Amino acid sequence: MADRLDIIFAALADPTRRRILAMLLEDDMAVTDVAEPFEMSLAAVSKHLGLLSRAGLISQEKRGRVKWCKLEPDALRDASVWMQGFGQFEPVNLDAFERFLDTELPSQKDP
Amino acid sequence: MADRLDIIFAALADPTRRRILAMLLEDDMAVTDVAEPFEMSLAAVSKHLGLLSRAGLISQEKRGRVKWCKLEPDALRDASVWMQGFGQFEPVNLDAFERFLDTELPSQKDP
DNA sequence: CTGATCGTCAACCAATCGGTTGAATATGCC
DNA sequence: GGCATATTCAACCGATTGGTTGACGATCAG
Repeated sequence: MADRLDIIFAALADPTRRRILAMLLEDDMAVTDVAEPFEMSLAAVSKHLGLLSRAGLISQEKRGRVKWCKLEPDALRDASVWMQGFGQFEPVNLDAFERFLDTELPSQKDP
Repeated sequence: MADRLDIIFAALADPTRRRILAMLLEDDMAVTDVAEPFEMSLAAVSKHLGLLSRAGLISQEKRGRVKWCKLEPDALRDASVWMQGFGQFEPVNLDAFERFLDTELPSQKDP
């Protein structure tokens, strides 16, 4: 039986999924719109979203025929607490986070 | 080409490896001693340590015939920064971390 | 009703993972 | 030298992962 942390960290261990989370940080999105910038099938992105949902990192709500995806940042709290215990990192540094998004987001190459 | 965060989060997604990190939080250890509490072969633990080392989460230094494993908490900084950006979690909470260790460490059943 | 759009499901595939065992390589001890 | 200790390597195994494709069920528009 996989621990909750297992599932959360495994969900974060994929660049596609981290990129999806970063996208959802800006706004809720429909599945199709989430999938649009990725060079993979809709089904593949749908699987990623399912995994993120099972990890509790996002929630999905179907309205009409479109399914909206919403970031659930609280799910990261457990994992964050676990990690911070090791480093006693300085308090939240949003600038560093912005730099990370900059380096992570363009990871999808144009062909 | 796996991103650095890929490797770090993947390394954290396994309870054995998280438990190893928690053990090393207390002190540096030899490979054999790390392996002792686990119900798996030494080779398996050695593989886990290799993975943690490749992720930069630990360093290994051979002195004589014993290889010492040392926690490298700085490697968690990148991942922690990434995560904190999502939740704006409150500053480091060591008490919560201690509770986590309590719930995680006894996850290995006695036979 | 018809047709297009939204999303998932099912089956498949290659690659990776977590584990095993047995042999191999250092190194230390006497 | 010779044996024990510490650790890794190599080959193997079953399960999981990340992706594909094609069919399918809902829902909306005309």
